[in-house]
Amino acid sequence: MPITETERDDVQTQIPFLLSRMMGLEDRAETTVGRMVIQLTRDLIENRIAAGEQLNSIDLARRFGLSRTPVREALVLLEKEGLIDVPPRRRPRAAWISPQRIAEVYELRAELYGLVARKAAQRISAPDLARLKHILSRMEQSHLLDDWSSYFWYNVLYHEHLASAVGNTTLKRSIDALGVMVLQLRNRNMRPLAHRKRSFADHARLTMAIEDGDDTLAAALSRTLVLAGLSRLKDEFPETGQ
Amino acid sequence: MPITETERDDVQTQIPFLLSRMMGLEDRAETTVGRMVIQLTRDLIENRIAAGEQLNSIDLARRFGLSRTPVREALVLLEKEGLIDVPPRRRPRAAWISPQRIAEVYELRAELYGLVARKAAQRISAPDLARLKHILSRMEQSHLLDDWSSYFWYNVLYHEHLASAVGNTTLKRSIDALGVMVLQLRNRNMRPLAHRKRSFADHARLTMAIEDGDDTLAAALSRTLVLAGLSRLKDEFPETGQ
DNA sequence: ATATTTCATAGTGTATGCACTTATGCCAAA
DNA sequence: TTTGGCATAAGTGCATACACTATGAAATAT
Repeated sequence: MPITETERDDVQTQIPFLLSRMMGLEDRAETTVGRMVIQLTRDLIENRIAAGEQLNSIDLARRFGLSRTPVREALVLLEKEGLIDVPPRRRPRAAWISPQRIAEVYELRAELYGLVARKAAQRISAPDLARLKHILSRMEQSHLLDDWSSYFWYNVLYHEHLASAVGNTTLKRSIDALGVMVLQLRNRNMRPLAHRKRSFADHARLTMAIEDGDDTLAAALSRTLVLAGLSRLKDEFPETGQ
Repeated sequence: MPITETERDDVQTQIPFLLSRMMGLEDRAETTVGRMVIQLTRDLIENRIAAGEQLNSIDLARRFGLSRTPVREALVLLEKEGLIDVPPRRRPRAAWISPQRIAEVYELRAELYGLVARKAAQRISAPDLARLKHILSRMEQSHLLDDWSSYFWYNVLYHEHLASAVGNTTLKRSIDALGVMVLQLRNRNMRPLAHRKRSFADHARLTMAIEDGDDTLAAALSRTLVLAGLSRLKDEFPETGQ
């Protein structure tokens, strides 16, 4: 059954909240600085600001209609998230992540996703599982419509929700921090149809494993899911370290 | 053999560098803001600023002989490290960590320390191992002298070095971020002689396991080490987690 | 041509000021 | 003696200003 326009746009409206949660900006979400951080994060993830590109506080202040003071605050926050580099006395640059570092992030994500999936399979609540299945169905719809952007964001939402569902704030924040650092790559990675196909199959099976309480399988699928992403990156950019 | 005054003070001089590395401030280490962050971090860890205490930017600016602008930047950095809370429009407060959260942090640290120890046992270099043993010997000296403060800092240094030695920056940054959040508790925890005694025995055995390349034992000891810390906290503050 | 120095321009780091919000202490009322 | 309300003090968030540093292009030397 085809989805309506409002449903298609649903995930778009959720993005700022999703990113706020992932970046620990819940409190600041309504502040000027918080909104600026979210907007710049989206620009970086969706590659409107390319890796390595210069970013100075004066232009940003003009762009957001603010002074440099709050802009600098936003830049500090973005640097702490690993999205930009701010060398002292030099102009900020959109971060460039080395292949080596990409591999490290993905491998640690695989480990932590494994932990989350294990715990989720052991003790997810019925409403959380229902919500997870709902997000999965949206992933399927986006996949069938070849809407890779929606698919990507629903995918991010799926994992963010799964991590919330296990009720361990610390584990969630650690995973989210790693996830945000490579969101731009995860985005690129969802474009080819074949990747989405496999991704969806894995998520569908993972959801079942969680529902069945099969923690070992859930953990293994989660790890595989992440490592598959890494190996696709390696195919696309062979220089991505071992 | 007794250690000299300079040797005793050695770890004290290293603290700012150690904290810089753990907080990802290497670049900013020489900046005004960086120094302020390190100083405030020490005040928080060593409990000169108590959990929940108010911290306003005007007093801090006076104290450091600066204006509020760089002070606010330092406060943003400290908030991102989880050391203070800065609610919008409200005064910053030294963070209070719930027992639940303490348990989460320790459990995740146990997991990640396990990973580090496993990798270290598999591929630590000879110079790194030598340095580790050196730090261990300093821990022993401090222990024998009943110098709990030095013992504590050498202990932190031991783990920081071990994490460096495996050559995974991402894993190290994740562990360090968690470690800094609970440094104040780790500090308290090293005061009772009995705790130091057990801690030293565990570290001595861990070092041997790493030297022997026994990755399974090294991982198990590392996890136990952290979880023992948690269980001591639970004894002292019975309200700490389930 | 290529490398080196010079210098104007652009950008950073910090201080200061001000409008607005939150905290505090006092007084009145129960 | 406590409670509620209000005036005042204290603090935050942002804008602006300015000294200092990096950057890049022209001018000079190789």
